[in-house]
Amino acid sequence: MTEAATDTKQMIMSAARLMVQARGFNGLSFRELAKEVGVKSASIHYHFPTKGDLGAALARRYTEDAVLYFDGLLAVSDDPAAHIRGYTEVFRSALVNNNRMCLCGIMAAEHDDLPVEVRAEVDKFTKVNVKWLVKVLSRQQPAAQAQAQAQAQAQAQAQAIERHALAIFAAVEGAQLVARGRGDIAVFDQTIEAYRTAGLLP
Amino acid sequence: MTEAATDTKQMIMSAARLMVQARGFNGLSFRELAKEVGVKSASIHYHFPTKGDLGAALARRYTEDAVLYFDGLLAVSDDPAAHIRGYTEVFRSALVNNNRMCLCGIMAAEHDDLPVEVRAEVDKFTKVNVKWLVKVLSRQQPAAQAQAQAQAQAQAQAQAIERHALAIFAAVEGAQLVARGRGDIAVFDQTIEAYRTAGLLP
DNA sequence: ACCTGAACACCGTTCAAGT
DNA sequence: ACCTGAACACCGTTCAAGT
Repeated sequence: MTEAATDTKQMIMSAARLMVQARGFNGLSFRELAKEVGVKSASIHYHFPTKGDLGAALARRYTEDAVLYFDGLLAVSDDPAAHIRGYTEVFRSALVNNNRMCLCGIMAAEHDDLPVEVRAEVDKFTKVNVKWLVKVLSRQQPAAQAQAQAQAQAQAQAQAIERHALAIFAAVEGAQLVARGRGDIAVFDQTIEAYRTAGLLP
Repeated sequence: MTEAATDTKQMIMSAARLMVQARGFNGLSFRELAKEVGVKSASIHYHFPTKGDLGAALARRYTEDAVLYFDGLLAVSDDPAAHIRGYTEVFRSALVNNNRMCLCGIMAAEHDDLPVEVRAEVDKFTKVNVKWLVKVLSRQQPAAQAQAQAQAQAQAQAQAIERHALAIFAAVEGAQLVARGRGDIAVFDQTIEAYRTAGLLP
């Protein structure tokens, strides 16, 4: 039976994710984590040899879950405004969950102090977000119209969309960071609304 | 002579600020800091009894310097667009300085893991930024026009400006966070430009 | 007034030892 | 296969002792 073992590993990951979302990667303690799970800290190392291994595993799963959710949004609606509402909802729900942050958002702040394998996974999360936002923004532009454009113009358009996508991701992460500091979910909502009013969000 | 003593204290603060901007408050080590300054770690405690005292002192001075710089911008020009260019330049220059972050931006991510006295100073930085941005945005609106408005309308306008200011602060912090992750100053510039294009920045 | 060595309880990590 | 106690070099902090 590998069931109990798998359960322990899952329990470690669940507890660790919450701890990192609250206090950052540097704020995560193996001894404290072990106490929460009900094992000794040396046992954590059996499942995750180093703290970097654990951090990378957390970020990888977090990104996988995000991809599933994001793709689900695209399948359920054709409205870019609805897509973006679903998008910002992920970041909102982290705050609702005891004022926590996006796992990769908080780790991004620790970027230069992160083990390389964790940093690589955090960077992948950014890439996945931007890629999905590009898809959403591209749908706004009728495909036929884009194809009718001259090639140079189409490339300039693609670059503008890429930058717009990155700007949305950055702005939403920033909104979460500031709202978390205020400890007020209304600040997040108002900031997102201000982005919409300005025209940054569709 | 308190000169040598003052020098040591200043050297500690300078070195510590750079370390925190690069690796966060949790990533700051008294022993490493002491080595950099050329004293023993116990000596750091003479000038700053706890790590929280040092962190709070760093954030306080950082905010004071920011206020001086921001007010200088207002004195030198009447153009809100120029004010905002000067504003984003502070965050840009941190990135130029070895891919560092705004001291309070990186500490904001560690918010819930910060000693209370540090957290208080970090929150003050946000307040100072928003207050200044409100001033800049309010200047766009001719004062006479604002006074001519009905009181209820003027209040709604003030609230909209407050939220706009918070949105700008959040977006700029987010731009820095994401650009820092990419290790590319061009990402910061393009994101700020995308904010401007969208109409978030004047 | 300023600095230090030594001790304390913490941390991630390793490893021989247990089941 | 999974867990553990004990040891290691780190960490912030304290304090008696030095100048």
